[in-house]
Amino acid sequence: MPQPDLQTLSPDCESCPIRHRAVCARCETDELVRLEQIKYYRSYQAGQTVIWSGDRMDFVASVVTGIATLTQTMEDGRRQMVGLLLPSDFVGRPGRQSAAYDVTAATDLVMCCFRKKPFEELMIQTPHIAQRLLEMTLDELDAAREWMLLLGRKTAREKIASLLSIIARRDASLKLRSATGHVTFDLPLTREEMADYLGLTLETVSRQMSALKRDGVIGLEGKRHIMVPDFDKLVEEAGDDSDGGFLV
Amino acid sequence: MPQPDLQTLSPDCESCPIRHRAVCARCETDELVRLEQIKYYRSYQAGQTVIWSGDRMDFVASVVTGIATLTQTMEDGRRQMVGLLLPSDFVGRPGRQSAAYDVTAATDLVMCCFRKKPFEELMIQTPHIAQRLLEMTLDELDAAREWMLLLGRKTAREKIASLLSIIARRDASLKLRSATGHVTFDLPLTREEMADYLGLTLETVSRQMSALKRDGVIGLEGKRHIMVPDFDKLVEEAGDDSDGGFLV
DNA sequence: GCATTGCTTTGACGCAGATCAACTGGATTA
DNA sequence: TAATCCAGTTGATCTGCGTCAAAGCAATGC
Repeated sequence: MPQPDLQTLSPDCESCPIRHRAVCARCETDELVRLEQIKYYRSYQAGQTVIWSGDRMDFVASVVTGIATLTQTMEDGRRQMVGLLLPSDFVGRPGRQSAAYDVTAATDLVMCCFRKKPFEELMIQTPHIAQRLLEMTLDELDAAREWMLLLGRKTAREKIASLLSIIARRDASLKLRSATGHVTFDLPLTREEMADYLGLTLETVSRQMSALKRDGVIGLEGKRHIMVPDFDKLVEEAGDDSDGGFLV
Repeated sequence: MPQPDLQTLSPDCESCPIRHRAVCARCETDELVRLEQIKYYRSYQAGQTVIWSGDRMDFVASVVTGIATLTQTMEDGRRQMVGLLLPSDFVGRPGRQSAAYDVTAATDLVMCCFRKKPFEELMIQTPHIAQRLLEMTLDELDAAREWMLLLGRKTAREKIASLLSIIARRDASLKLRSATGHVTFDLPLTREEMADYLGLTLETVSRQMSALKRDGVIGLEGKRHIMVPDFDKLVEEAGDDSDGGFLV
């Protein structure tokens, strides 16, 4: 079982890839030093469970690389993803002792963890951390509400198109368009995970993916690699209030 | 057009009904004085729009009495409620200049408003406000995620039962059970608003309400007054992981 | 090479909830 | 006393998505 290589990650916050987007974004150098004292890295393989809902959770963490999911499960097994955690996103709630959701590594994952107690103390002393956490939480709340519109009112096709454009948009801010101007990316989720995200069954996801391909909205290469010839077309299929994004 | 009587509300924070649950909950007396300087009350009648999505919003506010809703609308008119604001809940986002959602008074409504600029300045100087706001935002995020499970995975009947138990539970923390031990409350929402909340049509809401009545899970007196003979039964119908609540 | 395993696709069919439409009952107005 | 209005109810019908079932396909192991 190969583990993501922790050695390639410098323990030095200043050179951390999420230095300017995570909870620590606003910290001054001296504040970073204190964070550095209570932090440690953990890595997980794709598919591994980071924590189970209800379990004791004595750390909070930032996603450094990879993608994690937050899911809720009903007694009879119905599952709904309630959060998709990308690099720099924060996991855990200060002041709460047990996890409220299942956290799972969707891809290989590295997290920067802080022991909860010291983190909470540090948060009281360092407004920069609390300020940034508030900002991030408000962003997450906005995302959750957009997602509610998707779950409550969009058709299966719109749901798929929405998910694809969200992932494409995010990737675009990291990677870039191909030379041809096409948007291109890899799906980090299985069909089942997509279904859990979208409140659908995996069969419906598969059918709608095929339909979007048939209609030329997307191209598929293998199961996971997506090409988008006309991004505006995809956004239109998503049924969103046009504009929406900041894809340059 | 009768307006809720602003005069009955003392401008004195210390005697405010939401003093210990709103953003100001943790404030010391001297901090309250500063808040008092930038606050003003506004009232709205049931049905009135507080603010439209996209509009400039130069205040933030707490709900003092009544209920407000947050809704998102798609171009073709599909609507989804994304937030239900009860007394002490906070509206608006510091650092954002335009409203992200339509805010509507579901009942007659009184809000305690703060001009945004001074509030933001005060927030920087008074960690107690930011701390409380973070806590409240995290609670809202949890509520949004529970709602996502409802929207994505629950049946119409479960959705209705969930909504009723949420309202009953909240009312129970304010009012109390009737002498007979039955839970009793008034619906603050129309069938259409319930539908917007639950991602259903109003016809389906109506049918499921009738079904729950027929099956003895709830009693209806008029359209809005609900009696719950067996609260556990209602919770069971909601499909929630049993426990869930703190109804004493 | 062949079997196994995990993920995905596709087909046939059924049903929960949407849609369209008629109607009820209480409140308000004339 | 009726006329209008509005929220809600109920019925008939339609349909998008779920369910159940069978294959396809790439990766892995023997």
